[in-house]
Amino acid sequence: MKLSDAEWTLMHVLWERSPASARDVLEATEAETGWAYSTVKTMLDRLVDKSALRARKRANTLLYEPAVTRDAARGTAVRALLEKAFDGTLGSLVHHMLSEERLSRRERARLRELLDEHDRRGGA
Amino acid sequence: MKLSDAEWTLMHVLWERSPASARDVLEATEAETGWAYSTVKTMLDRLVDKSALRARKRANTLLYEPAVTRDAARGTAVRALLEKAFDGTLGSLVHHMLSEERLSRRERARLRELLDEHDRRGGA
DNA sequence: CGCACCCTGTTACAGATGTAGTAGATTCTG
DNA sequence: CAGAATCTACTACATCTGTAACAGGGTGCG
Repeated sequence: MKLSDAEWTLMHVLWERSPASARDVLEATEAETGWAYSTVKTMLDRLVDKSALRARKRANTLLYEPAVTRDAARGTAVRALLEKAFDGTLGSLVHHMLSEERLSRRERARLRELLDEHDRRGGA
Repeated sequence: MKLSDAEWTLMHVLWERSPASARDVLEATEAETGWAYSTVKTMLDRLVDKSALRARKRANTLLYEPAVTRDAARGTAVRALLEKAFDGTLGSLVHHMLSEERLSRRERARLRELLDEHDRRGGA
């Protein structure tokens, strides 16, 4: 379930509002990408081949909708990044973010809040 | 400075010990990948084209060494992930990790330590 | 009903990636 | 020195990705 850069753009549209036709998706991405209708159509069909989307025919038009959740796709992407660029552990990514990505004090505070929340609602 | 999956494998070798010849790199990756010598050579040369590596000729052999640091490459990869799969902010990635990636209580504690440490050594 | 329009499905093509063979230059070794 | 072992440089080829044109079928408006 590896998605390419352009494919992520389309998936985000479908995660926001689905089912949607190729034209719907085109309209949602046109300003940002300038893609031709056929470009969008090709990519949508490739996503169906990959089973990232499902398509249903409604009259003569295909309506697309996600076959995977955004969180699942994100999880796959994060784990792929960990494998190729880090040592496979989330810890090393977190460490990198803290030492290299310059989280602001505000972001650190927010992170702590999230941690506290997760501690409260259990979880091993 | 976008690196492909296979390229990351080679870069990790060079970050560990450089300069190194194509054969050195082959030997370091052979067990894990089963690549042919010429495969490694091709990829190393492509990395030089991309300016991810530099090569110096020593006698009749090219010795390769990183032209970018591991942290810089990781930073590029993390930011690319944020752009394509998240909303561009580190916060949303952190949020994802906390809610989806099942950090253990132990990992959460470790993260808090890192946060405290970063608060202490300044940083906005 | 006919025409304009939209949709699908097919085909195309260049660049990146994964993977590797081969020719010719160079160097070690006996 | 001659042969073996190495190296580099070039070439090759399938697949994936980004991008799109085009042909032919369905459909709604006048």
